[in-house]
Amino acid sequence: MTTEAPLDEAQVRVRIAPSPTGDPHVGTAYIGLMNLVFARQRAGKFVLRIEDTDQTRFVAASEQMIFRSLRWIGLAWDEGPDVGGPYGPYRQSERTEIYRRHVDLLLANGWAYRAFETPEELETMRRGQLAAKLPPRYNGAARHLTPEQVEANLAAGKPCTIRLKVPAEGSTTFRDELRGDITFDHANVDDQVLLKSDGYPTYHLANVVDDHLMRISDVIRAEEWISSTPKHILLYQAFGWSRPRFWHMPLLRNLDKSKISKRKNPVSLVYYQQAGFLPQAMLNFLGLMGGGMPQPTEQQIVSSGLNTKEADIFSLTDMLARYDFNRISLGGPVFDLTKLKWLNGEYLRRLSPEQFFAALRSTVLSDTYLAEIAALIQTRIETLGQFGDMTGFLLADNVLPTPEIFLPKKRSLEDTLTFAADMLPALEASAWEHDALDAALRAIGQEKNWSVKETFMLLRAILTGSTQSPPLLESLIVFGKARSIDRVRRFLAFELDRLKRNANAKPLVTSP
RNA sequence: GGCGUUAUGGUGUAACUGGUUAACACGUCGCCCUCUCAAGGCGAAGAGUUCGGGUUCGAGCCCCGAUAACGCUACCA
Repeated sequence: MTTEAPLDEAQVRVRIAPSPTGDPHVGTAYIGLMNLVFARQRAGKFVLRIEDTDQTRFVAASEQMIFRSLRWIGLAWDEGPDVGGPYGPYRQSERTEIYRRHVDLLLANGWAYRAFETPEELETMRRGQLAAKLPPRYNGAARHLTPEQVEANLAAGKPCTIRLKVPAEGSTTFRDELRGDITFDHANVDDQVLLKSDGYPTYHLANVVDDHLMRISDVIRAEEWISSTPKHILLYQAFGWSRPRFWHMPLLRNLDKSKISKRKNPVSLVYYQQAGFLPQAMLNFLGLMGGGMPQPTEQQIVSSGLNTKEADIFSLTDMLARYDFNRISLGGPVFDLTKLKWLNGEYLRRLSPEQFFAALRSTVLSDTYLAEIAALIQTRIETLGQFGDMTGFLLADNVLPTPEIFLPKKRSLEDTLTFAADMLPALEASAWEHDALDAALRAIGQEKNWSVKETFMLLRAILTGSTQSPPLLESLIVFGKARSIDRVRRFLAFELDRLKRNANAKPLVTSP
């Protein structure tokens, strides 16, 4: 019976495994919170592991930002790259040797094979299948390579990947703790690449190996992973390991119900911090996503003298006491800024005047921020009293230029909005420093045949709400990437919406 | 296209093991307070539980079938 199991077998260990590919994501914070609550409720350990196996998407500063942002909303991990722990290293790029060894094991026992197709060949294969209305899958050709052929390819120095040999027949069933049994036919499971040709593992391999080696008991992750879970189960089997429990949490959504994305929502934790959301409000809001927190009963409300609205207001401590993983509702919750703002307002009002002032001084009016702004305008004002005249856009949240400001008479609204929309990915991709931004903006202007002046003017209008401002690039840098991009996004959303409203209103006006 | 998951007002969630007029919060609207705007107080509208069948005295809760949304379908995670 389970009572005989050694203690550490019973120990709950969970983990989050963010990838340092950009700004820390609200989804990471959400899953992190769930993991933290789960662990703390069961006297378990919460591990942070960095999944930096994709060299092409690696962003150097990202890891530190992840640490800072997660700590900011109040998540504390027991083990991780920065705090150490008995099962390290906790950065996958430092574990490549481990994956190599394990993949050799699979090669030896026939659960994996080498494949020599180039990415281009795979791409044409995929396109062909799609064109023929077939499911795009690897055709398994390399399974039939003879040992001699493999040797010859290797000797010729041909790069190769190592793929999982998914059984041709049968199916894999696993239990999702929130949904029950889920079954996948092997016919629908692809021969997943486990080791890339650059020697790094893919998520699937690294994840399973690390979860096992780090003795993870419960994998609490987002729903998007359900379809790859059979691959993971197969790997556990191939290694002869027992598998953890799986809890797939619902996916956070945009207003239109698609998976939350930066095109439609601010998703960077850095944004929320810089825009002046309080971490406790953020945490509270994430705790609301997907249910799990029992509503206080009528009796509890009466006996504790609470206002009914306080049912939605709770701290991490409350969550540890009351959060119930059996009560999670599986429909993907919309990440609704409106409610988050209401919550944040509630928390703001509960601060003492001193705390409130301190909160201002540590964020939107911090010395460092003000110093950066000051540097921008020293040569541009004549009295200190004019400080606010030129810097309001850096202190305000909602800045929307009127058409007179952002739309020169000779240009159409459509062209302008299209251009602004194209700026978004360009800004997103750019490093947030002068030369990179300058190059990015000039490049996109050239592409569209806009003069540098026109390009900069449009962005200036969007960022500052005015045609005159401190230098654009410096202003962008001071305001920050997350907030600047959000400002462009909001401008677009507003104008597109206005366009739509006008179009709808048109029938009322006599058409030409 | 294939596979998987999900489905309660605009949004987040409730509704004890099927049992009276589907509850709370956000948002919206109105009123009160008020020099304004918020906050606060009071009130209203808004879903018959995606749709169609079935079981049952009785179904949001159980069964069957549709539909839709979402996710995955990469040498990304």
